[in-house]
Amino acid sequence: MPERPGGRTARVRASVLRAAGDLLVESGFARLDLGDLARRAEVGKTTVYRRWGSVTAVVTDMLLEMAVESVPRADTGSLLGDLRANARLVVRTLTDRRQGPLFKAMLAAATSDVDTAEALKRFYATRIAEWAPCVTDAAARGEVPADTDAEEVIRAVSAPLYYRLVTGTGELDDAVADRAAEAAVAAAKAGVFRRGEHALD
Amino acid sequence: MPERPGGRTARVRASVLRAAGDLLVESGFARLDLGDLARRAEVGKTTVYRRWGSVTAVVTDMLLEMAVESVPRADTGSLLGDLRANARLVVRTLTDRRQGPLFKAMLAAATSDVDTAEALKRFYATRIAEWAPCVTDAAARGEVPADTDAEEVIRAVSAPLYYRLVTGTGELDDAVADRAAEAAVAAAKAGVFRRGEHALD
DNA sequence: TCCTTAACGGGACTGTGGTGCCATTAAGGT
DNA sequence: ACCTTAATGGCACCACAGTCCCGTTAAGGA
Repeated sequence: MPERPGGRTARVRASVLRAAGDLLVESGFARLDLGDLARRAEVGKTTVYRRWGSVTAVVTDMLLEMAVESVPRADTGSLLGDLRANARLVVRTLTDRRQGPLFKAMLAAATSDVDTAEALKRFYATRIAEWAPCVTDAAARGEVPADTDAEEVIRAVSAPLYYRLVTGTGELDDAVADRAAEAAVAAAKAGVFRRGEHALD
Repeated sequence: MPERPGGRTARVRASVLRAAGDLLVESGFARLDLGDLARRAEVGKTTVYRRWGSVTAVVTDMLLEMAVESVPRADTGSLLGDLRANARLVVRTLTDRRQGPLFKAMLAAATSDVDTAEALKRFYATRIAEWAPCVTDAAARGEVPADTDAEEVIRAVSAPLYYRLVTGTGELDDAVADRAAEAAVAAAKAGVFRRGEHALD
């Protein structure tokens, strides 16, 4: 029983995912209709319902697609420089005319579907792991304690930005990005993100 | 033309909002059907559609209801103590069997409806303002710079917790809460959250 | 090149989420 | 106590998202 993911099938998938992105940006997650999606992608309605079957499944597939393409981490020579680059990248992504609504849709989809939630978790785990070396390098340079939890630091940079995105409180610009990076560095240097038990000063 | 929000109307609203909470906890935001909601609340389907008209509108009304009841801030005598209390409260809320799914539903609803987003923003703005005095008091005690942005510090405490909630990366327990509080304090003491322009060290 | 069959597409169908209509109930003022 | 009318509830109705069926297309192996 031969598999056949090539040619037409791949073309259909690409067309549907691209159209889904367009519709999510235009109308948002809640108003995304699979009938519209099929028409927009110039693909049979039956095909969309058979291969994906639900809006969340389409979003999940988009996430798997996005997880493939990796974003190279920065290497400015200082932890603050690297994290600032990371924070600005995140802000640029979340405020991007196209990617912003896309990320919001994905977060929304993940709250109501376990498969999407799992895909989202993997996506972020991957992204975080890609940037963690910034912190381990900084630890090697002696900028932060050697037993600093690198991934925890990366999460600390993104956290204030996503908090603003989902709660709507506060702006989302480069100034906020810089502050997020500075806060993460200050906390890391103070030893807040050291692994395991440690006394508080 | 007399208004009449009392008696039966209020009873219907209370019944619907309570039922909505139950259904959101049981089935989640995406599967909430207004027909089911009406039956569960023992209220006419027409009434639900006339007064609210959409799932997001019901969620928005729940948010307005929740915004009324205020949560008293802590006053332990130290900034770290206060923020730790705040962080643990947030974690307890987000991991609560009932409130957790409720908050997820509200965040999801806010991404697809501007009215809900506005209500959510007001809700958090209120909560943040209630806890801001912890920081201004600490500034008065000299724990942090006098020109520290109090609300920014409070946001910094919640941010890592909400980041975990929406991305699914990492645990959500008291240890994380404590680290969030410690990180915010460390950054605040380092002057990261001072208002206006300031040089980086 | 040919053959098998996985995958797609069109069109008819249906279950149900959402609306319109109107009689009934009960706030709230006098 | 009575009257006005805002608000509710039941029922019939409708539009359309999602399913089914079946003929058609084109991967991919021999």
